[in-house]
Amino acid sequence: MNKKMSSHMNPNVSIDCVVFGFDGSELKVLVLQRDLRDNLALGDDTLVLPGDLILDNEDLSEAAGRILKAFTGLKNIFLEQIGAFGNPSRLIKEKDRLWLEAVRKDPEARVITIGYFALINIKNYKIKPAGFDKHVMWSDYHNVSTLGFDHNQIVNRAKQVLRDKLYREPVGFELLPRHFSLHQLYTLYSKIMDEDIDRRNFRRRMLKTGFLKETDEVQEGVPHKRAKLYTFAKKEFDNLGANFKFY
Amino acid sequence: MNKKMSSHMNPNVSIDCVVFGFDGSELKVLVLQRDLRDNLALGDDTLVLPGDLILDNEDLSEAAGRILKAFTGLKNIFLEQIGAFGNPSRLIKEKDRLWLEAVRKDPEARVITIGYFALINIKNYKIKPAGFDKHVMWSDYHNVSTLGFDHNQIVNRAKQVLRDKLYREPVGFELLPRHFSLHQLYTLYSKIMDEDIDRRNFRRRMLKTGFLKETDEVQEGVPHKRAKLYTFAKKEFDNLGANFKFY
DNA sequence: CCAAAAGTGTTGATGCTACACCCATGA
DNA sequence: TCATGGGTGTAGCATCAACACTTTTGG
Repeated sequence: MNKKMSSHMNPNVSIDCVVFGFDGSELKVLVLQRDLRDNLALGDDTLVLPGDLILDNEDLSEAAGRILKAFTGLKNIFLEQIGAFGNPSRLIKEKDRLWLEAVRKDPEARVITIGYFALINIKNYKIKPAGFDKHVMWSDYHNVSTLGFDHNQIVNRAKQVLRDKLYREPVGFELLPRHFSLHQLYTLYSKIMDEDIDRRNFRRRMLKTGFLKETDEVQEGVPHKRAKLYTFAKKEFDNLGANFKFY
Repeated sequence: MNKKMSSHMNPNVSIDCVVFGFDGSELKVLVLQRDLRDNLALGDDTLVLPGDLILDNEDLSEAAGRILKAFTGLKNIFLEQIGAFGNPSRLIKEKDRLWLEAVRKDPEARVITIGYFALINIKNYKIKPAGFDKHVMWSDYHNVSTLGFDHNQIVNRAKQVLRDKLYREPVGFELLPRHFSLHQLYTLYSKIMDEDIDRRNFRRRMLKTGFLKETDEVQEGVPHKRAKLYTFAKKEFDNLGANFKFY
């Protein structure tokens, strides 16, 4: 992250990660405060996505995993590429330039960034970003803060990709705890799609897929009827080729 | 393309284009013979996708357009990014290394490539690659030749993206002449999807979209009943927001 | 007893699939 | 006259959207 460690970094290619998190009722996007991460005192309170230049010997997805590990402490989580962002003017904003000059070995370099999106459930894991915890935070999914560089554009593409995938691949379960209620699943779909879905029809369709297995657990301590908890039958799903639609 | 011209090239980022073409009955992929393109005599008959390093001041899609123009003479054609390919070992094959050493200013550099796919109709345009015409050729869509670098992987991703888009966006028309018969459209869909589609149902669905306008032309010189020709109502489509499915 | 979510079925409309025959043309 | 694709309709089936009330629990 600082000049000393940059020796094997490729000056022209970076990775930025859009991390979506769900806490059971709200969808969030992980952002961090730039200057504090690097212990600078630029008076720069700009928020950005977690990202870094790639190392010259690592694969793109490997680099994305490394970055995610560094900022969240998590590994082995869902991660997928959403494309390259290479507008030549993506780095020219004043604050962005100051930051680059302070941090990068070659601050003038043209940088193309490869976007990734990741999915985690906030409850299951505890985010422990090594040393920076106060400066890593969740931004509201439907109202993401203004970010540095072209990072809002990257977030928008990630949202688009997430929406497109939701009904064709079982990505939703990555955002939920292993055992979840149909209500949580419903809330998640509604938030991602940003539209009202009929609750009963949703429930029927989901159960009809055959990939939700009842557990013998129920919700505890809720001031209303306890919901059965389900789990996603990942193995069964993987065995059936993915000619499948989640709706 | 040669060392003299590389002064403003970024050594770490390239573009490769998968150009799909349709001649009314067959789907093709554009490939070229590597050594001849650069007038080398390496005894290298490897086929590759059209591609090049990017210039440091150009946008990614601009670079893709430049490359396409150079190899086909065409501009303003459908072009869309399919993602970044950055496996660190994507350049290590023996023949690929020899070629890089002969052509690149910095042949050892780690190169990440951004894949694009393009759609053209072979009949409407005449491909006139400046100077290299004999070495630019069409490879069969369902049986693409073995290519250098990781280009077969890029082609496979492009095919996947094309299939995914075909029913949600009106990309098919990019591959057809402005006036086309329903039979051509049908053939095209069948080839891209690689499956049998019911001819009557296909016809009905397409017409029901309301975006196919009858022209007053018919086929000429065919040994059977002449088909009406249709045209895609692009303006009408663009005016309706793209909440639309082409099936 | 109140608030909040859980759970549960039916009906009408729409859309999809499957399927076969005659027509026009050029060779 | 033959080969080739052009053009046409329907019936049964499956799927989807729309819709409201009772139950359980904690506070």
